[in-house]
Amino acid sequence: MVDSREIRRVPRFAEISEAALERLCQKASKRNLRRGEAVFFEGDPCTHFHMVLEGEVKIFKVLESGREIILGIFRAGDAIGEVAILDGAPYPANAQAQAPTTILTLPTSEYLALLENHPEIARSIIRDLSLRLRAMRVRVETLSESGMQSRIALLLQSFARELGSEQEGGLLVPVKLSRAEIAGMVGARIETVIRIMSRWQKEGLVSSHEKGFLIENLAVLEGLAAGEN
Amino acid sequence: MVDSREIRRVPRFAEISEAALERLCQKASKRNLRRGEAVFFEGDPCTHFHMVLEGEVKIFKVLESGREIILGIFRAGDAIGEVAILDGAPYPANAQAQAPTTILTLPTSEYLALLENHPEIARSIIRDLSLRLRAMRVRVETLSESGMQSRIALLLQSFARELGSEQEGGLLVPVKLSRAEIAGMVGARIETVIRIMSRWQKEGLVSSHEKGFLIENLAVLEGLAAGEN
DNA sequence: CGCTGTCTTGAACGTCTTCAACCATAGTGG
DNA sequence: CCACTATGGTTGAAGACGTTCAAGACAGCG
Repeated sequence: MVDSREIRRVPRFAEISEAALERLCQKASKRNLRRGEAVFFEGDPCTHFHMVLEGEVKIFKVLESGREIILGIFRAGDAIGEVAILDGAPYPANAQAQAPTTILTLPTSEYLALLENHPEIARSIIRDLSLRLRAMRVRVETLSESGMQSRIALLLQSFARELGSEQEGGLLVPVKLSRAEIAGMVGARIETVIRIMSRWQKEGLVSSHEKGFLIENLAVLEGLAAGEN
Repeated sequence: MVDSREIRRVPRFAEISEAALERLCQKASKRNLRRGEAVFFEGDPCTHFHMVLEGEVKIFKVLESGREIILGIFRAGDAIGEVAILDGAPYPANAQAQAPTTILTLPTSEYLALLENHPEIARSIIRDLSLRLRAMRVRVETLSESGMQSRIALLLQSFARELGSEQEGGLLVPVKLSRAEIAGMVGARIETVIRIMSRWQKEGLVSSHEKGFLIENLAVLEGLAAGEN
């Protein structure tokens, strides 16, 4: 049982009928996770629809080679594991809370029924999938760059564009990422990320803070992103 | 003016009403392209919906660094540039025929109207987007692998899974790819791809033919894909 | 025939990885 | 309170690997 106003705030369900909303409130539930707790694991059958209400969820995968890659980080308003529901496959990756997180869950059957009866939800799904596809394209571009400097610069740039806010001293990006996580996103080893980023720090390009990054010299960073050495 | 049977064969339009089909036939047209001809360019406003009826279309991008990356190769039944229509943005990449190709085109307005009036088309779009998202995820996994051997092996594997057919002597993959194109897909230089693949050829692992590849020793290739050196 | 595009090979170089060690901090249990 | 453990960050040195540049082979095609 979930409060109806809370559900209305989710873009996906903003426009459904009162009756459907009522039913949703009864069928849905909330789940609170501590940092590090798993939402689901790769290979699990997907029995529920999940949507992040608050916090951060990391979707990642451990390749056969042992390398851990991060496929994405999802925040409030993002659905996770949705594709798996749509095509009935098991989850292709793991999901884990990165911070204290609350998640809305809904049985798969309810989700599919809702989708069946409310064509307008399909539009919302299409919009989301389009956005994710774009994000993945950017990711592929990042990973295709040969120099690690470029890759990391491109990654920071994409976060900056999405979530950055002007601040005295530079562009503040409120994304808490460990060096290991950055490594997982750009396809590098931790040490490489550390070396590059501490050089940047020394050069006054980017500095790391408790809750994110401060890009102090965007112009130079963009130069690095474009492949200038 | 396009033949209605031809349109019915497109999964996207398989279930629309007779009336809508009739209108579609009038509004749609076909375009024949020779190898190398462009379908559209990055940055173009997207005025038409495009679907590949026959042939192969390469979607690629030239990064600021000068590196050319291939985002995907699309075949009969695949829509291209669809996301750009849905979110009204200009094309994010270039599209070029890789072989003699015929494409079905439909004005954007017609496409959107059709989508508006036929909710079932949305399901088809969602299915396609899901598939593409999965393909992109595989791509990201490939690019995240550190060794070039693994990356190329993973690429071949994914093509093999999708299009491979058992043959005497191994698994035949009917995909014509130049070394440069493989390089563009795995984020490597041409020379690296050549060196690795000619080694494989010598070792009797994979051989290149006129119209594709023959994987002669799948087991070993899979080992390489998993990071064994 | 000469041209263009794709493929190929070699050698030098630079970068990233690898392995190993170390520091700081925070949380845990005796 | 301290030893113990875990986690995240850091640094150095050695070597592997991919890139880069340069050159040439080969085929198809005007």
